[in-house]
Amino acid sequence: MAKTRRYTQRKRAADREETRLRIVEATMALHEEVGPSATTISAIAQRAGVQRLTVYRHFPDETAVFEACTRHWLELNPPPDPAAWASHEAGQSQARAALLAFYRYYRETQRMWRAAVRDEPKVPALQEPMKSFRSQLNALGETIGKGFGGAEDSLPTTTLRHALAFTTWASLEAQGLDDEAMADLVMAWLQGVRN
Amino acid sequence: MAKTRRYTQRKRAADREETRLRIVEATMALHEEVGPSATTISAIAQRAGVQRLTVYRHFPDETAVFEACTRHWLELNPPPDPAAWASHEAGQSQARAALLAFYRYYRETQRMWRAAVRDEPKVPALQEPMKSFRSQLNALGETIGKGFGGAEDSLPTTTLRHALAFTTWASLEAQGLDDEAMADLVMAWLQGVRN
DNA sequence: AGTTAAGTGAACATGTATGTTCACTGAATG
DNA sequence: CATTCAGTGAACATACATGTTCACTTAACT
Repeated sequence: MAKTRRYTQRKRAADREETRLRIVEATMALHEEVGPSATTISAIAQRAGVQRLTVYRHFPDETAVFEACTRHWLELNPPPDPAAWASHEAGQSQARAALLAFYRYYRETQRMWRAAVRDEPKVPALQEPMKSFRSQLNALGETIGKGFGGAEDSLPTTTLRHALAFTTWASLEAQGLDDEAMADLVMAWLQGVRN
Repeated sequence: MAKTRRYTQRKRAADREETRLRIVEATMALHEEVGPSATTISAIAQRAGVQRLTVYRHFPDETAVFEACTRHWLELNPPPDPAAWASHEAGQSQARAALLAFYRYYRETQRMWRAAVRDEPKVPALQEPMKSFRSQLNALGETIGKGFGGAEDSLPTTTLRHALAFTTWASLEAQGLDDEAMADLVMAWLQGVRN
């Protein structure tokens, strides 16, 4: 048994990390362009300028690449932080600020969101993060809804939960509304459910 | 050149028609269960109790089967007819009746709708009918919106168009609302945009 | 200078789908 | 009874994806 050689990697580890990053970023790009469900390992390798085998060296299977991709994408594109409106006093302006923040976020990141929402049922690696994002949204909807005097399942809370969903943004965007107009529209809805 | 024999098919034509129908219905079932994009000709054949070649005898390719499937499904599941509310006088009850009719329709046919909406981007054969359905919905939204004193892009019209979309029904359904509750909620929204 | 290991390029086995061809069966039809 | 043809069952070529193996190059490291 030979004496173990101390082998502290520096540049090699960095190179490896860089290759890994190229793979993850190629995956992100493909997820946006063709969607996760149509993103093959072959295509990832080609896009990253790497052999297919190299991808397998870094990730055991497609699911592992996808998970790394999701993590990395969320670091680059952090969603608005609900805590930011804990400071606002409850009510109109809090609600509008939250809606606007999410609508702007959805607009910036819409390509990935469309792909993710569309392929979620088919791509197990997407389901967990999407579910957790949705439950955060629902909690936020309830928090803000309380400012409108509603309980858990009150009309304001239901309206806010619906309004905060990406699919709602997409539906209103398809009608040509900009983010401000969407927020104003939802504020008007809240006006209606209040009475 | 032999004299052409008159050969008027009767039972054979009927049998052939029945086989075709079995294929179309197998396709419908698979579209609901796994979605159009995952529905293969092999699976259709198996489900219809028919050889794969037989499917090709009836339809040149997958697109042709899908088109026949869509047509047939729409005959079996006709969407609410907008003309039905032309008789109603414009206003609250007209709007609520229309919303409720679509929500009930969506609930009955939700499996197919979810599959269709999800796979639309990937399945060209779906795009044309979906587009045409949406434009009918938009027209209806505008018609009803006028009863609320709104022009083409008024808040009531925008709200109604959004409310009539399947994705909106799905979003509210996910919150546990029944169809009546949804219709009531949207009516409250309209109350808000009116002011 | 010798060792380590990331990445290469090619091959292989496997699976699944497409679309096409062919000889055959058997019931409807004239 | 002879003909027609929808459907059968099997084969074939093609394409593309997965996951694995192998010998090789080359640069980083001690």
